[in-house]
Amino acid sequence: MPAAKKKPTTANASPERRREILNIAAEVFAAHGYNATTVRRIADEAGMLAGSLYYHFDSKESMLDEILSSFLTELWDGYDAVLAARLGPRETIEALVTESFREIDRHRAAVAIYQKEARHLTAQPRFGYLADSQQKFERAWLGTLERGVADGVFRADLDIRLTYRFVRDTVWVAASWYRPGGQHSPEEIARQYLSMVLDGVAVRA
Amino acid sequence: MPAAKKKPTTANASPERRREILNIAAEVFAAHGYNATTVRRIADEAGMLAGSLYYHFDSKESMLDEILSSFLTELWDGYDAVLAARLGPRETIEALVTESFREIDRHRAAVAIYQKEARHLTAQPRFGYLADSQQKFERAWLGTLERGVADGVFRADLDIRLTYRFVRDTVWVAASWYRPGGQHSPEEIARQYLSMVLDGVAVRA
Amino acid sequence: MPAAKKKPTTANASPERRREILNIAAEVFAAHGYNATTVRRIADEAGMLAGSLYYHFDSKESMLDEILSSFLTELWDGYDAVLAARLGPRETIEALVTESFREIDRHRAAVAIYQKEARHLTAQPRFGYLADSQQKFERAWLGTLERGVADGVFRADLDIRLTYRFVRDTVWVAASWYRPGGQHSPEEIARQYLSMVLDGVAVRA
Amino acid sequence: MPAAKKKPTTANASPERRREILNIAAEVFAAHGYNATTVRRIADEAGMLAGSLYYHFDSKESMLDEILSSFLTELWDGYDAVLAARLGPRETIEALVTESFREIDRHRAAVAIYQKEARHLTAQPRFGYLADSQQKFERAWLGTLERGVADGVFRADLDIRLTYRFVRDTVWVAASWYRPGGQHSPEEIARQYLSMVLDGVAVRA
DNA sequence: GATGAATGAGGCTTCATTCAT
DNA sequence: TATGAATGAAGCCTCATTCAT
Repeated sequence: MPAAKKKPTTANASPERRREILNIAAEVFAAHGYNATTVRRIADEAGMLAGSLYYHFDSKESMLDEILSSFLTELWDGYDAVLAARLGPRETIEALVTESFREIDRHRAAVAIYQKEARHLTAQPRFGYLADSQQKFERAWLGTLERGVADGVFRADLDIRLTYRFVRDTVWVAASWYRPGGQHSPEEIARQYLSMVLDGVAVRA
Repeated sequence: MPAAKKKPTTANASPERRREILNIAAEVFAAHGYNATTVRRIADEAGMLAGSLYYHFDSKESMLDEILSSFLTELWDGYDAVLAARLGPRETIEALVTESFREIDRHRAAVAIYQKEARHLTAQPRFGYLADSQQKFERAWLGTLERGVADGVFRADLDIRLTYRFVRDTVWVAASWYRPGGQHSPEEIARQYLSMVLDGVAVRA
Repeated sequence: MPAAKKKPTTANASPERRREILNIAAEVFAAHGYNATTVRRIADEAGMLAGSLYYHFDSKESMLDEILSSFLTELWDGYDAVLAARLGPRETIEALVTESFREIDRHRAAVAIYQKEARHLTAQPRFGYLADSQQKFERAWLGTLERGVADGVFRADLDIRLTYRFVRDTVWVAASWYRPGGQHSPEEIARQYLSMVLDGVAVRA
Repeated sequence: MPAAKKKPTTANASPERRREILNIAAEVFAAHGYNATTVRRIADEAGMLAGSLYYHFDSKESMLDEILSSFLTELWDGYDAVLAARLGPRETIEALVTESFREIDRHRAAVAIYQKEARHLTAQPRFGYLADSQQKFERAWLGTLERGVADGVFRADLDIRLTYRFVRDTVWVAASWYRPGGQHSPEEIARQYLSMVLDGVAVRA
């Protein structure tokens, strides 16, 4: 039986080990940047030799790919659930922000990598899904904000795209300083952020 | 200022050409990341060969150094002027934010580089001034916020460090999407940002 | 036969499986070249993992060795029988050519490998028998040709070594395009080749 | 002046040095095979470090490419001249064979490489021109042979494709043993080969 | 007999940098 | 001021091979 000639991608290696290594890689990518991270550094931290990584993965890039795509998959699971609930605009924003901080809590490294690398990765076909996600992301947030303006719950005197960027960045940059297990839970951080974003930091006259 | 640790050769090159090249380098660093940028790419874009850059600069790192340090110098010129004015906390915040957007307008590339690379550069002695600046920065903003809370103009129910990070990040990430010459002037952007940060995006009940 | 220089493990594997694998290996070596062939490719094609080959063989090189040496053994069985018959020079040449095409028919892959790799293998002690065979080969053919010239059945006006190379190459390169089971049997091809070599392709005046 | 952004391919390095290196590379490829040849080996023989080769060439493969394509270019210059002369079939064959030996004399290494590597290179798009050349080659030779059979100057009782392969291989394998500067000039070797191919090695009855 | 996971050597390539001209 | 040619270190990746299970 000539073995069905299926390309034996490295994908069939034990999933646990893969995950372990990916977590390590994500941590190092996040700390030092993708380009500045050597494959040997990852291997060192995983307790193996650089070449051995290639038993589990096709390339350094494919590790990055898997880190980012599996993060985005989970992110959209969460977002889609929120959007499917068809809440009011304010409640949707609240739920999205909360969900975002939860994702930052669970995928801190992936989010940090995403922040730093997404822009130039988008150019490569392999990472085309980043652009897709970004577009979907924009539609979800911008749409909700527009709905809120129409409903009179969000201010109409602001440039809506500016508001979108403000809210978006405000949430995601948090990954650059957030440390899981710190004094604030993701939900608590979300609450405070929402309070600032929605009501401002100034005391009302 | 510790005197000439490198060959003085690089000093007598015409300052204009240096600036030109630095601007080009900053643009490329910002677009592709410092590590991913080759010295050859910079040279190409400057219309010379890679080796020729070394007539003007000691090293790739020294270009980065000069880009970041000259940006920070200008930034602190602006900030120090604001702080010296001893305005009230709200007015100080407003002035700092406005000044920040002006810097983003003038040094977009440098700011973007700073965002992406500061964290790991801080570890190197050569870039120690980044940490110094960051500390000074934190004192200025955090102090102003604390003063504002004490004066009753800023909300007291928020974690003050969270607020600090919120305001700080919110402003600076703008460099990632800001394009000079767009439809909003830096001052206009500052006004809208301040409006969101201070009063929130929600319509008041 | 110098006794067991390697682990005897590889000896007790079933001879049929060995043969199967060797045939596969020979096919791949012939198609892509020895160096360009990975042990994993062979294993894939044999429906096993690369490491598993080492139950059957000591090394990639030992596969090559076995392929070539068993081919040469069979070749010399045939040639020796021909030479032992002590035919006239023309009949000897005819018999050798015919025998050669039969070997090409049965060991196409091995012959192709031999063509491509013999030259540099000869340098390695392990493949010393290649040089021996080559020498023996030359003596047999060149001797027969010389005998033919002496007997007046082959032309005397040609450089005899050139003639030797001409006849030799002419036969063996056929392995590069010959496909067993094609429209011509090895004997038929031999007949036509002999006709060309002995009588030329031009119509006689 | 932003330097016209022409991709500065490595092709602009001084042509003499390139040729020198290519000749060395061809020699090594021919002796050890393309795959078995390390880039370092080539560099060693050229008196430089491996990395330095990349100032002159894009890759190891591009050296191979340039070696083969420039050989084929010259070959076709010669062949086309012969074919353009519209000689009779026998004279055309004689001229082609003579031209071939001249090419072997001048491009021995390239021819040897071609012999060994052409088959698997043809699969790669980059080397598509090998297949083109092969086809053109076949048309030229086969066509001439067919014309000769029709004109009654070549034997009609032979399988014409077999004859084609016989003549073709017979000539080109010579590259495997030919050494320029030996006792026979290319023209002399051509004369003897033609004599054997056309009239056979047997003495006429 | 075979798998899964690794080793370790070595290969190709990139790139910051140097230096004579 | 800049070029052309090179250096040398380091990076990613491949692959034959090993070995416990």
